[in-house]
Amino acid sequence: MSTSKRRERELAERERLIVTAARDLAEAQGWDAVTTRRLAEIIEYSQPVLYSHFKGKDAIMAAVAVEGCAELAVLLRAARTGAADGVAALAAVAHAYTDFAEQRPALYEAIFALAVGLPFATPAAPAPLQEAFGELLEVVRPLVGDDDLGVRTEVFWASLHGLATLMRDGRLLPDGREQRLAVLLDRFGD
Amino acid sequence: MSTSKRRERELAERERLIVTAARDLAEAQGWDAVTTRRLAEIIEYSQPVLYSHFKGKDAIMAAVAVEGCAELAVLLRAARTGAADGVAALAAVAHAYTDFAEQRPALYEAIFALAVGLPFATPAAPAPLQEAFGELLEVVRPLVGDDDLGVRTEVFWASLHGLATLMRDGRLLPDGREQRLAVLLDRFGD
DNA sequence: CCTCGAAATCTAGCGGCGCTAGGAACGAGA
DNA sequence: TCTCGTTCCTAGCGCCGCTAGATTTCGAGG
Repeated sequence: MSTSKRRERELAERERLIVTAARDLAEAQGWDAVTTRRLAEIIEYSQPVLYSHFKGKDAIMAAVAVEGCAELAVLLRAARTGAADGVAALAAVAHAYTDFAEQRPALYEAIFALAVGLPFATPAAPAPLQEAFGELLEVVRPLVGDDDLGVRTEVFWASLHGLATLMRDGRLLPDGREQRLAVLLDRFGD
Repeated sequence: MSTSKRRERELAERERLIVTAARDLAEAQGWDAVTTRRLAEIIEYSQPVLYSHFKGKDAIMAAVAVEGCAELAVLLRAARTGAADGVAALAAVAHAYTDFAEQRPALYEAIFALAVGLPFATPAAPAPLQEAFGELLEVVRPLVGDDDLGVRTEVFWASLHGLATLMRDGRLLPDGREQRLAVLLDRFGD
């Protein structure tokens, strides 16, 4: 009776262990270093155990992505609500977004580059993804009104995403970070 | 004497064959389907022959990327020089860029997502990359002057890149393409 | 307390990957 | 014709994601 409860708890615990291990390993050595064999070794179980929790490696990465997205949403919300006015909020959110991408590159990659299977721009998208996008919507709304809101937010997001990825891959000059953000905010500041 | 010339020609031919095979296979079935074994089969040589032409699979992908970038540069130049004025040129280049990303997704991916080893924002970058970026510079220059030119161009490019990649991965609403470009051009149109 | 059956877990292995060592086949020059 | 360097292939290494089938574990019923 209560033993099954305990087992349930243990299973959930182990599942968290898997996700955390994948995330830590990815942050430390990149996603290429995240293999099912290494994950199995870290959690001290054999490889097939992973497959009783997740359908495959992609599902593990998706779980990391969703978890990371929830954290991103929190950061964005804090940036937005802590700002004095609409323009300041936009700047704060932009900085928070690019900081996140820079400081947790593997996490960012999991969310927005890998994990292509995740449903995104649909109602079926996991809640954390919708929350993160919702933060962007809310920071753009005061500057735009409700008419072009969706489109304007998508473009603003795309610009941030482009800056983050090109920067990460060394495609942009290493020193222009602040200037680029300033230009972007100037463009989208009303 | 002349036999060595012939061999040289044959080698160059085979190298082109490899790059073309990789490119075609990637466009047809995605980069995951491009394996050294399959490439060897297509060119009708054994696997190790590939390694006498390229240091590894990454180098083959980089060759595809450079080739694709040259084509992108041509398209961008045509778009830019065929436009009536500066704003029209910006619009034409933006459309050409996103069209390229949409119609040749594997090629675009090779240039801007994979092939991380390619030097980019340095003088050591391959000529085609500099040409493509140069086209962006030239289309932004008339609207900005020479002061913020570099930064403005990087941000414009990042926005296009963000739109292209988020769109490709299904992260944006499928129908808003034109509207998004219109918003972006409105933002960067002066 | 013992047995039994189901659930949990492991061992072993499949096919495929990028890449490379070592030997066979070939062709040019003596 | 023989030699020797180049070219190319066969075979295989260590790794990958994933899975089938044997084995162990452990609570439930007698």
